[in-house]
Amino acid sequence: MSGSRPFANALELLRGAGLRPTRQRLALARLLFDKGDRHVTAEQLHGEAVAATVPVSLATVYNTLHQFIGAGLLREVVVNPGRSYFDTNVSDHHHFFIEESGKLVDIPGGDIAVANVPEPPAGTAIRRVDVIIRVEREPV
Amino acid sequence: MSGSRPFANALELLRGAGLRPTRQRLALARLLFDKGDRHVTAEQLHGEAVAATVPVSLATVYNTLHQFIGAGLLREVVVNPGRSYFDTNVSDHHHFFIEESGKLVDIPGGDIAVANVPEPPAGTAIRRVDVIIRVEREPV
DNA sequence: CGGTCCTTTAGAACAATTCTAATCTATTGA
DNA sequence: TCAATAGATTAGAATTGTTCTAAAGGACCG
Repeated sequence: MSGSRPFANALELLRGAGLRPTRQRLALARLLFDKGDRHVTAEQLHGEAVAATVPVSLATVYNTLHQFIGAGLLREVVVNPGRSYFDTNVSDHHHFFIEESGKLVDIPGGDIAVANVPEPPAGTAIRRVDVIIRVEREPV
Repeated sequence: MSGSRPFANALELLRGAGLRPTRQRLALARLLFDKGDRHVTAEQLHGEAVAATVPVSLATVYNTLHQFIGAGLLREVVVNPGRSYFDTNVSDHHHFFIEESGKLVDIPGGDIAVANVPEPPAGTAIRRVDVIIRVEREPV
């Protein structure tokens, strides 16, 4: 067997999500999921696709990212106003955010514990708990 | 009455922050700090100022908000790409975020505990831990 | 008061994202 | 296999939130 990834190939993954396996979606899926856990911006991913000579517009990159989110294949991480990160790791986990470089680093879900979460406001239910640990270059 | 606020009036607060007490800054400080803890966007605050017939431009609202953050009077909360919230509560606490309405609700710092925070990446130090609990309208 | 430096301003510029309407393509079923 | 159709992609415009710019205004010190 081959690794823990549930979908060995992009085609199967798209089928499972009910998305037509177009050339663009296949290429984006491979870029996203073939190299382990990643945090990318739309611009970055578009750049990678273009570099790989896959003809794809930025609009399609955004469309695809949102469809992948809808299908549960991707998660959006909000750390900065005015820029979204897309995380290929959809398991329970949190993040370090390194402000200087704009980089995200995973914290495995088991490593961290959020205790005494109070009752959510009346009429609402918890959808997700996000923990962002903002770090800065250590002062010498 | 005096209440618990350390700065009874906007003038003193600005002086303490080393900011010239201009008409705009005084008015914005009052709008922000005279009604208890608030979460506002720049647009909202600008709207309130205009409604109160304080002549102030949106650029000045942004400038002022950032100066207040620099002075530790305000905190920025990032929950949504493309929109910043400014929180007048700078004590240790976290937030519920109600997605449908875009509203933030404070969770007092003592109520919640983040345990087993792992070592930050090499060369970095923790600046802040943000916990955002995203909630949605409860399915009936 | 006058000079200096800080503030404010309108509007332009900018960056990320979404929208639009036209074109293209995967799929389906004859 | 092919045509019809529903869905996908596209370039470029539009939108949104925020920052910048250069000029005019205001606070403060002497």
